[in-house]
Amino acid sequence: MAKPSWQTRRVTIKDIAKAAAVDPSTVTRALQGSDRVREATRNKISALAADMGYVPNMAARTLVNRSSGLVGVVIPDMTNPFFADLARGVEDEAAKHDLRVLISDTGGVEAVERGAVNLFLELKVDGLLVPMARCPQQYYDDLHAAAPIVHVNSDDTEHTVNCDTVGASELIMNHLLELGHRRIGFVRGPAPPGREPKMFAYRQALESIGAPYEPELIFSFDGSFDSTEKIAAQLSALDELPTAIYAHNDVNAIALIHALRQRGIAVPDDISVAGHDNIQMAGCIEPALTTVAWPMYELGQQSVRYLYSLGEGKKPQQAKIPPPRLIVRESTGAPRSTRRNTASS
Amino acid sequence: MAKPSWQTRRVTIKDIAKAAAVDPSTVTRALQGSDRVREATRNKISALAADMGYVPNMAARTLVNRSSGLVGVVIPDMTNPFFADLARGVEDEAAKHDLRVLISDTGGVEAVERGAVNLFLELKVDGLLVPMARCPQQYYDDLHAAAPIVHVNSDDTEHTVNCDTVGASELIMNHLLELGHRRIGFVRGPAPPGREPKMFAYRQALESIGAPYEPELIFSFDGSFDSTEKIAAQLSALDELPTAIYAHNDVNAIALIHALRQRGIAVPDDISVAGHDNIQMAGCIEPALTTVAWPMYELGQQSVRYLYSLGEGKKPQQAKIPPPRLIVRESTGAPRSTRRNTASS
DNA sequence: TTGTAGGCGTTATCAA
DNA sequence: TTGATAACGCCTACAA
Repeated sequence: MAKPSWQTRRVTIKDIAKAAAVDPSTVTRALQGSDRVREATRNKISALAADMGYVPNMAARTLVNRSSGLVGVVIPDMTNPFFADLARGVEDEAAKHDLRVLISDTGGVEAVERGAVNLFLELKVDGLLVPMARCPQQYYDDLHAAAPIVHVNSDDTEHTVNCDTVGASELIMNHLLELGHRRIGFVRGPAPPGREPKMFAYRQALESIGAPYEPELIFSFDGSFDSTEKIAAQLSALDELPTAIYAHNDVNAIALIHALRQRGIAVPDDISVAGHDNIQMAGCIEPALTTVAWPMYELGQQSVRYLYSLGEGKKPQQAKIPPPRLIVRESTGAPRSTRRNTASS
Repeated sequence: MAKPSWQTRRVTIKDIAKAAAVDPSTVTRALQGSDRVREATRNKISALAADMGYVPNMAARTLVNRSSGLVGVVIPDMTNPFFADLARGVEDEAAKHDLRVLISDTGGVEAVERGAVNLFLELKVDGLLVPMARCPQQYYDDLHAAAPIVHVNSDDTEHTVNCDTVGASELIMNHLLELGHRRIGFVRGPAPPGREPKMFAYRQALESIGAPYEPELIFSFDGSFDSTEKIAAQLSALDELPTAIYAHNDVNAIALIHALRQRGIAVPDDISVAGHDNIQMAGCIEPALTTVAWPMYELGQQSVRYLYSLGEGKKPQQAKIPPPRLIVRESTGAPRSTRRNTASS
């Protein structure tokens, strides 16, 4: 057990009361800016509080208020700038509602996610945001009854704020199909079973053109650069390369392009690579990445609104989220065989 | 004032006590796994707690324990993967000490940083980590007396865990100098006045070769892509381009290389660009980025250790941090004029 | 092995 | 305009 305790004499409301020769309850009122306290008293108390370095004790306050004024965000991968956008949206919207935001990073590990959720529940957050949850839905179903949890990007749950996930993937797949690709690889990311909208769209797209589903063209990305490295290795070990790859996200795509280049495979000449998310780096690399823009910031905002109306007892209406947008850049082109017949940007 | 309250009947230790027909204090003991409670009782209580969906109230616990078991991390820019490494180091080390980690993102805005620090103080965190603080040192000096604050990368304070900041910049500058560069640009980042080790090393390096300090070769980066865009514009408006640029960090460098390319300026042919931090993307882009590796993960670990020994009342000894390493890749080369005389990698 | 009592810091509700 | 009081949920002596 940790028992670290800074050798500090914490100043409480009582200390201020003593110094000001008033009752603690008066200090409370003064500090809250209540008008039911003489101005002179209020000023004196504020000055004293500042002088003495008073810091409110949130624990005590939360205990009596039965609310912490906190919103927790469970981030699966801090390493991915994608989630920073979400966080910013959450923060901006939360500020409007006098809520403060706390973040916990799980590294995409299910057990850690559980821990983070638990921590926030113990903190009695007024709202808990879980984008791209790793835990199975069952886990959250049990919690939903008792806690203000809102998911982001989880079509299979009730309390969730979503963008059109399948639509986004269709954008990518159709783009690839239109370029003439027929044999397309797919990189799946970490997700609980049954929650893979990208995979769904991928398979549907293949079906739509009567192309076979080839399991060896399915790869797995766990968020780490190493895992991308592995994918490149698997790819280049294939008898025949697919002509295009739909990567799990931009981070994965960028690393993949690099890993392929190191193996002498050129993008998009030898193989097209499409990403997902449109992080800012995506436009900076060479070749610039074809991807789908995902309104993460807005999703962050909306999930706080959702949370808030939930707290007010209102039935939250499904928020308007801008649709995903296809961003065609340089990492995708026509496949080798049809290359000479098609203009590649 | 926000008053969102999920319509929840929160189960407390008392409820469990009632259900188990024991005293609340027994429940406490049972839940703590104390051996001073009959095993049968303990099991019954644990089962009950799980069934009833009991979630400990941290507020109450913190209040009585006078410690929250929390470590707060104030991140200046979640968008930069660099800080994710720090967070991971913190988390891993914190876990060893039974501490839980909470993160707050400030976007590099001083006022927001103040807010985040305040929030953590109110939460009565056992430790507060502030890497690359934006607030002036004075602000923290006042707090240090009362709160367990540890800085990361702030040479000018007492309670800080540092890498050799100046040394890292010297690595870059010497590399540039050795390549033959004499006219070098510098991108400064957001920092309180007086806390600019990179700038210090930059000027020293110039002095060492008797090169003049040219203010027009100093640019400012605020963390946003837009600001890098502006730098590129300023650069290309110059009568004569410097032959090299020492960018504030890798994010800045990567965006800068892109912005320059769009203006027809090639890296490293027309201008060399060096970064700082060695984020994973740095090796993925084209041209791969020359940079310094910065032991962020270790700094995270060490700052928690520092915090912990501080809490134990020990005088924390300055931790061993691996030195920064120069990573030479492709974004730097000999300057134009000397190009033909020098082998460029 | 279990129960009793008091208090952590703050606030809301009364009463003065 | 201010003071007294009880309560929030939990924990730690101490008593039984």
